[in-house]
Amino acid sequence: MTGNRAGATLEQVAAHIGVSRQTVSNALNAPHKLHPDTLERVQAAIEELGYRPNRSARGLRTRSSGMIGYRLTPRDRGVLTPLMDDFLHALCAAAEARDRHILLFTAPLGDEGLSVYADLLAQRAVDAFVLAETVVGDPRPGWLAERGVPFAAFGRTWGPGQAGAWVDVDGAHGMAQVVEHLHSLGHRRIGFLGWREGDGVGDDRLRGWRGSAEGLGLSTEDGLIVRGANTIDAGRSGAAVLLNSAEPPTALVAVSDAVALGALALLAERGVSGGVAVTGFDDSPLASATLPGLTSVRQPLERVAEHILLLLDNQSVSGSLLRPELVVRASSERR
Amino acid sequence: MTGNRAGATLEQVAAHIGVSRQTVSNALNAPHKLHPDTLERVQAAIEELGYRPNRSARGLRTRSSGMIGYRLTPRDRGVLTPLMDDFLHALCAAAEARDRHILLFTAPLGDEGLSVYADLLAQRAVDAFVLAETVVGDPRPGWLAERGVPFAAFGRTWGPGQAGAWVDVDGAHGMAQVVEHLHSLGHRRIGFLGWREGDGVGDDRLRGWRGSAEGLGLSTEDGLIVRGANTIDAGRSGAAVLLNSAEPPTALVAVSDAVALGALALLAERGVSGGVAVTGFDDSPLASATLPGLTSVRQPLERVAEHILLLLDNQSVSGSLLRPELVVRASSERR
DNA sequence: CTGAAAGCGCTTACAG
DNA sequence: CTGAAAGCGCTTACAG
Repeated sequence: MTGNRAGATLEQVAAHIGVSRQTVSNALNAPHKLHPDTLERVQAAIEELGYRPNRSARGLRTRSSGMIGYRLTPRDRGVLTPLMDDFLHALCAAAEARDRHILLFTAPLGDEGLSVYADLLAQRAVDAFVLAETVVGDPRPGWLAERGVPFAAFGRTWGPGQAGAWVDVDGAHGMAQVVEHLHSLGHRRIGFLGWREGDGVGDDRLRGWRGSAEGLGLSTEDGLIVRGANTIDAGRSGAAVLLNSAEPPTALVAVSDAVALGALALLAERGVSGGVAVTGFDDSPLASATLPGLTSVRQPLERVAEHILLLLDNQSVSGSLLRPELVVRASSERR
Repeated sequence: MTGNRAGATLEQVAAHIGVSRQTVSNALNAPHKLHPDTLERVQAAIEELGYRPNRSARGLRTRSSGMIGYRLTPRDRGVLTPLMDDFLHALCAAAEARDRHILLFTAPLGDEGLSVYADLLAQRAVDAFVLAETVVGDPRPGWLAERGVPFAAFGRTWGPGQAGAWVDVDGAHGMAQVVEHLHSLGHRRIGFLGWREGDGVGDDRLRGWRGSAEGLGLSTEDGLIVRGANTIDAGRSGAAVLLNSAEPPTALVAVSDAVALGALALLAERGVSGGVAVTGFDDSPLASATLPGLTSVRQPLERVAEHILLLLDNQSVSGSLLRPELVVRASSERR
């Protein structure tokens, strides 16, 4: 951290202690090849001069940039996905732990977007990609796999024959934890506020609710299910439908925090907050900001990011399904 | 976009049409130096071979990486700042328009974080930095300016003698638009739900409310102001304080969307939604997701990002203050 | 264990 | 307007 912007070069470090450039390079890349005394001298010189290998030079020589490409998803107004924010942070930290960095880019969805990936590759600006928010029919996994480009996806593509490595969170298991939690509190009629059919993540969570409810001998009849958009409004109106039914549930399991927030709002308006339990999913900032605090399911984003980096280096594992964690707050407790 | 991962080199393009490497390089970097016919031939070859200059090679030679460093802020749980998400997207797009990319990194706040900046610079991994969410006493602007590192900040540092270029949104002007809007709808007693004193942004917005209210002859007495955290809860309890006062306001101006949401929730609970106007600030996804839609002030993030990129290349401008835009929705309309 | 050499793919003065 | 040359800073076989 000397003031010089230019920065020392490997050559200068070598000259400083009278060894060859090769020796300094070895100290960095193959320390076992050096005599311990020499290694120590070199390391001291590196420290003293604040030397750091030039990324471009190293990249040119090794044919790798040390960069991992990540497409930033444009946010639709009105859609709440604070989760990807946290994931990006976790991914960034995981990359840094391996002396790599995230290169951000934007690209259209679908086939048109592929030229951006091709361009980044042609420039050798990135070594690999991390895919997030893959959709059904996403062309990217196949396209990258064909070209032998290392990549890993956060989220299964839910299509047949998925190409490439993925890491995902076991939404069904998360929902099962929620249902068991509510059951243990005495709830015997549990409604589900879901997304519209066709979303892999949403359908997986619904499966989890249904499977565990059935396993506990609870009803999963159609009248207990309302589906809609991933908005606060949809949660509010969905909750109204369930609570106005002939045999209303005593607990509302929402597919996401946004939907759960709508249900909480409705209960607050009706002044029946105390009677009906509500749960969300994702443990977004919203979950702990609201009153009562929202019981939710936390995605293990740090572990997801770690696994993704692992898969990038080791393409022999095809996928990992990680278990999320139930976070209990006041919204699920009967009062 | 031929299938070859290796990618063509400048040399191969040159050989393909029998010119020297220099000619191809000129076609890219100084096209005016070439005969139009030659230029066309080279461009055709570049297109045909899908040639893109190798970033590492170019970076090594030009001593610039084409990368702009951006520190990802770790999110505290319970704090809603969807805005930075959108800013990052705008920044990424603006960088791409200039054939540059964003390199993400994490770093601790304060002086300890500076070594991360030093490291990135020593590796020549980035050419410049974009600073966001600068805080009072932030060491980064001074540190970077001292070293002659190009940078620009989103947000004034609010301290004396700010180093380096900045772009910011005129929060006071945004608030003035809000107050004038409410005044034109007939409101004569307008409360303010703010953040605690000491936050540059929050204080600026309060100034805007006060200044325009006074200009319109409205009261700005202390009893019309409640300050607290940037949470939904704080908005809820703050709204309760104002509405329970002896002379309650007919409109609540919140310093942020999160705070406004709390106010809306309280009104919904009390069943008086129709009587009291509420406004937010930032026009976050929350603003349009809620019912009634939240009148808010939209930060011109695309223009902020454009200006920041401009300042990076032209350090002769010290700052730009951009005007935000009022977005009127149902929450501010008397019914 | 250490040192001299080649070369990654580009850009940019410099001659012609 | 075009071409041969040097060199950016590194890594990695290859001799010694």
